[in-house]
Amino acid sequence: MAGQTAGSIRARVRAEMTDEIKRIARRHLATDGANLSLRAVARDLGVVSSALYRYFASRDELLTALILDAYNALGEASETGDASVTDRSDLTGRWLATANAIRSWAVEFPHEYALIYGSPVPGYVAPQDTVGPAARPTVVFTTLLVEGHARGVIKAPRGDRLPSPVRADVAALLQVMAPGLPASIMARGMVAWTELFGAISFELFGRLHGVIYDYQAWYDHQMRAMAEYVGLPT
Amino acid sequence: MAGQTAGSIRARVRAEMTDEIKRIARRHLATDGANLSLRAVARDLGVVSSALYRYFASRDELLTALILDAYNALGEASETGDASVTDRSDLTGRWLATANAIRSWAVEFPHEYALIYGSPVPGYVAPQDTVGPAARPTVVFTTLLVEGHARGVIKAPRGDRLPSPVRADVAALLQVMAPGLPASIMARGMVAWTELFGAISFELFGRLHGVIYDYQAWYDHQMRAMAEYVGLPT
DNA sequence: TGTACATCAGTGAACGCGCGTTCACTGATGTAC
DNA sequence: TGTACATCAGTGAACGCGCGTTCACTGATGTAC
Repeated sequence: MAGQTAGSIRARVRAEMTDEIKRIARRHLATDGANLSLRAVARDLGVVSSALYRYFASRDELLTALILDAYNALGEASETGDASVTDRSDLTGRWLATANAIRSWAVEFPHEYALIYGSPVPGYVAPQDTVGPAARPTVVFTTLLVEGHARGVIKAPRGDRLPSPVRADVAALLQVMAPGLPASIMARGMVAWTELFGAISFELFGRLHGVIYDYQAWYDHQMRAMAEYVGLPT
Repeated sequence: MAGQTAGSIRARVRAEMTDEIKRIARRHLATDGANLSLRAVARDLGVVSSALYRYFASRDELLTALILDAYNALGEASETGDASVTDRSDLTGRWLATANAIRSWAVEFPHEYALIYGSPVPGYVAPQDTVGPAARPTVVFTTLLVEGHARGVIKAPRGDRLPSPVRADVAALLQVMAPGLPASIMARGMVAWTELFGAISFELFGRLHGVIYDYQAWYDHQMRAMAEYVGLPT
């Protein structure tokens, strides 16, 4: 029992140290981007550079941890945003809350956003286990569409004819994520989703500099437009 | 006269050398991203690294040249795309041609696209003279909207109420780029524009990996959807 | 037209720096009897 | 409860490498008289 306690102390200290390394590394993303330096992190941590190898086997592994954390943080932000709307039948409200939560996270952590939604890091290949966390926001969104359709709030848009290769890709996706959802709704949803991340990237990557001054208002307007586009009530 | 000729020979050789340096540097974007190495470029060029300083005062200056070239190449692609439609009154066709030209360029030169539309390079500040070239594609697009409106092909969407901060930002932009164009049309245009670059970034930065297989078809579908969204005839 | 001088591209050595990773080590902390 | 041993975090030196930039230089090419 004393052993157990002692053992878990060691484990806790280790976890804290790991967190501290990641915290400092995250700070370095701002100045170095994805080519952050282990030695610089060690320096800030007040430790010799080789000490980091007790926690991460390589620079790439640390980078992967940061990427994973970023995906999960954004996933959690999306889920919390959606969950914050108490009237679960208010799907437009849930969409806006989710969209807003995503932007808020991105604005607060722009370099982590860039890490996962910006240009790929040259030479870096994401391991398989980023796939799940990366999908969390899209799961929230797809659930929204499914619920909206089930409740009859979203009607399948009329007159949307999907070209057959598009229909095939969308259908394959639906089979995995949302069987039963009409492809035309999903396709519109994907357009809205693309616009959402386009909007955030435009803002954070400086494409709107000197053009838009009230970013929040412009984003909100876009998200309302997208709500209407996917067939949510306004 | 012989002097003139000789002088222009020297100038021509110099220009060719400059182009060659940029060509090789562009190749290095693929492997090193924005933190390309002067020494590596010099090595590939078969020249000692300090020789490059006869052509570019610093690494940043070379990077700026690449960025400028990328902006201009994309600008030219947009303009050529638009100009390729002989029936100038076919605004939907011109929109689709322009959109396609932009994507084609991006797909052909993904690293240059990433350089100008991806995450900002940490520590790098774009000089003022990138502003003009950077705007070339948006000029093509805005002209499209203006012409469409003037010809009565695009009707101001009804029921679009812009929140006042959005209206203010859009109005200020219109004053510079397209006086007389209704703000509601411009706002929808900006949404479409955002979606366009969102779509390309999604594709090139790997967000659609394992989801979309026929990228061209999906993009084309999105651009048709956006044409409809801004009020172009389908 | 021929010669003296100026311009310019490219060289090679050097400066001072930073990097990721390995490895044998020390000393503290935890575990088993 | 006390002791012998195992685990583990962190050290410090080293490896072999790459980087941007400066500077005095050589030699070829162009210019002016």
